[in-house]
Amino acid sequence: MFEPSTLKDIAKALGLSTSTVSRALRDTHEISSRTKQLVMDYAKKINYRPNPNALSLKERRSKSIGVLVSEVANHYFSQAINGIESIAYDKGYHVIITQTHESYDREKINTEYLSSRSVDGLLISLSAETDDVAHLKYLHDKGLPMVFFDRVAEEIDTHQIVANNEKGAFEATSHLIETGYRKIAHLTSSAHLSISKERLSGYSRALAQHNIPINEDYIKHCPHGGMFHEEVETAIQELLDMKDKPDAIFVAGDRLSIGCLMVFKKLNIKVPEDMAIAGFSNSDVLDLMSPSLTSIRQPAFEIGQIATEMLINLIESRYPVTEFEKKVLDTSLFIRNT
Amino acid sequence: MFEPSTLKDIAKALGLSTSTVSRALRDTHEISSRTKQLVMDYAKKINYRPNPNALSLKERRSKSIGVLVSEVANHYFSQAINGIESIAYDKGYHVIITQTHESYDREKINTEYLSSRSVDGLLISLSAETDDVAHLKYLHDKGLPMVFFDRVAEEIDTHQIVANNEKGAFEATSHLIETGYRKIAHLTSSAHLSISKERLSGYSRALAQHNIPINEDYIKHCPHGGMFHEEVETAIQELLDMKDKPDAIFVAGDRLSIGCLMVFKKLNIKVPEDMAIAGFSNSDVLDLMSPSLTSIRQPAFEIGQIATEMLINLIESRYPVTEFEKKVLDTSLFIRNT
DNA sequence: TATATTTGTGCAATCGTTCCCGACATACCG
DNA sequence: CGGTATGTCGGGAACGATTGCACAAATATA
Repeated sequence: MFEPSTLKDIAKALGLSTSTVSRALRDTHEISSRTKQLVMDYAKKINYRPNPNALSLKERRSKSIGVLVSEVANHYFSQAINGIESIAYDKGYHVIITQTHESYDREKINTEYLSSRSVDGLLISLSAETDDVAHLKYLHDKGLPMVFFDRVAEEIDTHQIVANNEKGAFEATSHLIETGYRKIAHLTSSAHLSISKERLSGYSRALAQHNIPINEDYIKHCPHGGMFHEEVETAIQELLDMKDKPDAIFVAGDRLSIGCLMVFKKLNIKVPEDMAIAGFSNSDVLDLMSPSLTSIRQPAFEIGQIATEMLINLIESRYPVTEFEKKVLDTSLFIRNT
Repeated sequence: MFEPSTLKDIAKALGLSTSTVSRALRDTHEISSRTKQLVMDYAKKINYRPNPNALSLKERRSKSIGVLVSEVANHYFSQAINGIESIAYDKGYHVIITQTHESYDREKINTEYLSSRSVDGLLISLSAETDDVAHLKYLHDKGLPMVFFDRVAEEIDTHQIVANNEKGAFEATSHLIETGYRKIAHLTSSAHLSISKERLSGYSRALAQHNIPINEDYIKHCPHGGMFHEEVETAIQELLDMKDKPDAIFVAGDRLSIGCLMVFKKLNIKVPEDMAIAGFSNSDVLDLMSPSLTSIRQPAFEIGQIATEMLINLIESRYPVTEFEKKVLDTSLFIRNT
């Protein structure tokens, strides 16, 4: 039905050969300016676009990069995606976004998919469930460029770009302590995730610095990153059922903050009177909460931009890159009503 | 660097021709089961994937569909995208998501991009700024299948799938009236958008049914759909500056609701004491607001699913389709704290 | 045994583009 | 006037996969 025009069409119409037309459009020096003009005018007239599939086949690259995130509804990721697109479009790359919904299986399927779509590189933030990165290591070993952001895999030797999770967690926890809370719980994502480890470490350091012993029972992991409402509800319930129950929670992510607030609302627990909250979040909507919760904001847009620049550098590098960089960006703490 | 294996590689390794290998993998009856097994085993071993560019070039289709939405951070759209992907993946199609950020220029650029990427079809929700759909009509006339959802273009004769905006708006406005409000303003997106018209119509009908005269000054349009904070702020300020200022607002969208609440928070206006709000929203986060606002929820996931089914039917139809359908799905009203 | 039929495989064209190579002109120099 | 530059252009192979056609070998039929 929909037949775009080709070089051959132009060549036939103008009585030239396809090679001449191709060269004219690429502005090669060996074509007379008269012919060039002729071809270019006609191409513009019929709105000629080179077939990207033919190009990809010939050039052996697709000028597109694949993105693996947990979900676009998460404001951290939607902002990161905006950063990714801003750079990618500039450099002539297309962006293919896939969502894992924190599922390891989906991550594998999406990885398969993207590599079969012959993307030139991958931007990856691991899913909460992912513990084994063999599927990515395989592709990396075969030479597919990839850059990790946010949730990184240490086993794979490549660029990483993350927020300073340890420091952000430290600041948020310190803030809770300085506001007067002592019994601070920590609700976080699955234990093997890099961000979970780093945030837990910042939380622990803040407690230690104030000589507050760490209560292991105060630390609750959600293996699916809060994608299942029950896991959040169970974790919160367990905290509330403790005889020495916490008076504040440091929450490690957006999805978890929302889940947490939902549970509190359901149980009619008031924030911050009954339970104070501070947490990682890039959602402007959460700021509307009254009283708003103190939040650590990550430079998501910038992280997306830098990751994309690094990836495109890898892709376009003429020789294999062996020196990799780990870039850490500072977070900012927004203190609200606490 | 990254060289995927090809049919030729398999053929060479097994001492066969590429055609035999191709046929063996496609499980044609004219290949001996012994050869088939041999080829399939080896293909699996080296993890062979057919080159999608070569396939697209040959088949003259890419098995991918393009999506045009305003932004993925909007929960309505992220849910719709989940619906789209659920169907598309099932039927072997890939989804390329592009964001317009409510900008007409970006919509044009993205449309260009998608058509040049030779997608097999388009799923479109118009941007707030878009008044002229010539760029889409051009492609539609050339035979590119497209389906509109949410914000539709009446000028283009194809399938449409939308929520019952008129009824939803009627119910929300009626609810405000029945709760006791009489001076109900309406904050909405740009005037030419289909959803704006329909929601305005429902709003008007509710007022008329309760014999409340329509005050044109109560109706505020945001030409950029609330993407610029100032347009929302100005609109709200104008409402507040009126001598007979409204006591309630019916808001036509998610982004606008958020913008609206931000302005109220800044001006220290309490909801619903100083100003009641009811509006279209698919955000679960807004539900956390205390007191929550009454919201009209659209079946976004389902809308995405149906739109995708319709599009794939168009794409795979053997003969040109001339009969088009307009599907209207009911919204649901969530009454909260008012 | 000779011919017809089935079965298994290879050749080559095709999709749209780029690019190496060679074919012409025209121009210039000795 | 013969030979070398130079400037323009066309022919054809290649990228990876599919597929109609041809053709060989194996089997069935007369």
